[in-house]
Amino acid sequence: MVLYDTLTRAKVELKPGHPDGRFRMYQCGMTVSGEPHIGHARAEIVFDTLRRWLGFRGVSVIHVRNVTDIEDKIINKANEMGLSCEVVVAKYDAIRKELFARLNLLSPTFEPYATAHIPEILALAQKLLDAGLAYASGGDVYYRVRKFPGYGKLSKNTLDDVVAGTRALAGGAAAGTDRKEDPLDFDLWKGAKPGEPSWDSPWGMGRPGWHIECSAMSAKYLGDTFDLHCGATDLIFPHHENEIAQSEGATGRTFARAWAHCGWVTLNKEKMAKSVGNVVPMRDVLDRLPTPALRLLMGQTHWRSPFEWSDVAERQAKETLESLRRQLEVPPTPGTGSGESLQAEAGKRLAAFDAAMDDDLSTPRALAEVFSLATVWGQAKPSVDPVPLARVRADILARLGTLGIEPDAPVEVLPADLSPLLGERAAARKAKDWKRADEIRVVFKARGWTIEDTAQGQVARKL
RNA sequence: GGCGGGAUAGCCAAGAGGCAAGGCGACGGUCUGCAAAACCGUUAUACGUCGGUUCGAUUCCGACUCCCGCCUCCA
Repeated sequence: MVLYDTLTRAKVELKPGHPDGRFRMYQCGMTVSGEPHIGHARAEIVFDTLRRWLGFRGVSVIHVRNVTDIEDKIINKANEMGLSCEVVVAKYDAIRKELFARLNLLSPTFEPYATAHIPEILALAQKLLDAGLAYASGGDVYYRVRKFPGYGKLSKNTLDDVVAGTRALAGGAAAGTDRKEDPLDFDLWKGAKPGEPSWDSPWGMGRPGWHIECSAMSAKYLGDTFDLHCGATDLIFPHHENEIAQSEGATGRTFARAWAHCGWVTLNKEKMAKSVGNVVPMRDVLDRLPTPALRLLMGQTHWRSPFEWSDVAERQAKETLESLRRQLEVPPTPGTGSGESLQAEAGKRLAAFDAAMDDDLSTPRALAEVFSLATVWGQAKPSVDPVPLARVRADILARLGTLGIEPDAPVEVLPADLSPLLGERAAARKAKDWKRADEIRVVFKARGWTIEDTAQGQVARKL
């Protein structure tokens, strides 16, 4: 398949570069300092879908997604809550795990934590010091950005652009540069202030800078060079730019062969971010929207486009899922048709689905094929033999599965006090007492249930 | 200031130099006691504005307008 690469600004062929044939991807995960929001969900869903699609295409994937468990935000949060960093991390990491599971995400092959890799981080910092690319200063260790010739190649900024940008911003990165040789330099290791979590190092007690964990851990689990580095577009600069400087500076080799950056979620066109105060918590969405509907909704926007979140979109996704689910319901009375034309028609659309996914993970186009596949299947289902019908249905479901969408509805149990009314209504209908039958339907409606009269009798459904 | 993204129907959202996907909604039909679901049909002479290239552009080029983002923590 082909995927848009930020580094070359072009679609590139995605294939394993390692001789063992396994595709190596590293995804920047979360800092566990707060409740995840729907923006985090989007990034997770995008890269989970990519991974599933590669798997569907027969590619074995080594997927590494880190967890940042030491960082300024965590320290701030701990101070704010009057708790230790350990407790804060444990709390929000548990929440993250719970919600990620509800997103129907595949577990990464490795999920490394920064604090469990201090030796690797220290070794990398030392290597950069030895190479003259870093320097120690007052208990901190900084990266000497001007010594790395490729700096800016990912974000397409020149060093002077960055400096100009920094100056253009009031305050900005110019603050707290007294220990740096150059305001551009970033920290590999930060000396600890009293009371902060810290680890021993050749430069005194301290903790890792934000960027270095990714360089250290990706190298450990994937090697110096790997196939794809993923994250949201706000990580391009400075995070990923700094990772390149660290890793390529240390090894002299290509770091990631390709870079995938997904678009973010917006609310009223503005980026969803805690600082803007416009976050939609992941938990709230998961509580009111079935996971397949959420993933369907996300899939209907291309992974690199901004995703505009809205209540309306949520509602529509719910309807779309429900409709899809019902279209794909197995018919109660089997037909006898050979299903040849169904299979021929479905084959074309399945191929179109695959082609769309192969072309820069174009899930909106792929889903459009799923919808027409569902229609074609729905047309055939009254007349076609169950065997070809089931075969095509399985093909459709397998494709949906690559988007993490399992459309089968959870079984909802009818409240005990309502079920006798169902019997009463059946009797009323038999007696053609339509008034009573409709009354019961009203009672159900008030409780959030509908009654549908089908060829097989009454079916109660949760609204 | 540097870099980047966006503007397509009532709403959401694809797309590509040559009949403008799909979803939701709406409307009509088949079915139904009535509904629902399913199925059938209708629903953008038109893709921010102005120019240019072209036989032909919404799709390429230029200018412009508006919105948004990164450059400071961010998925």
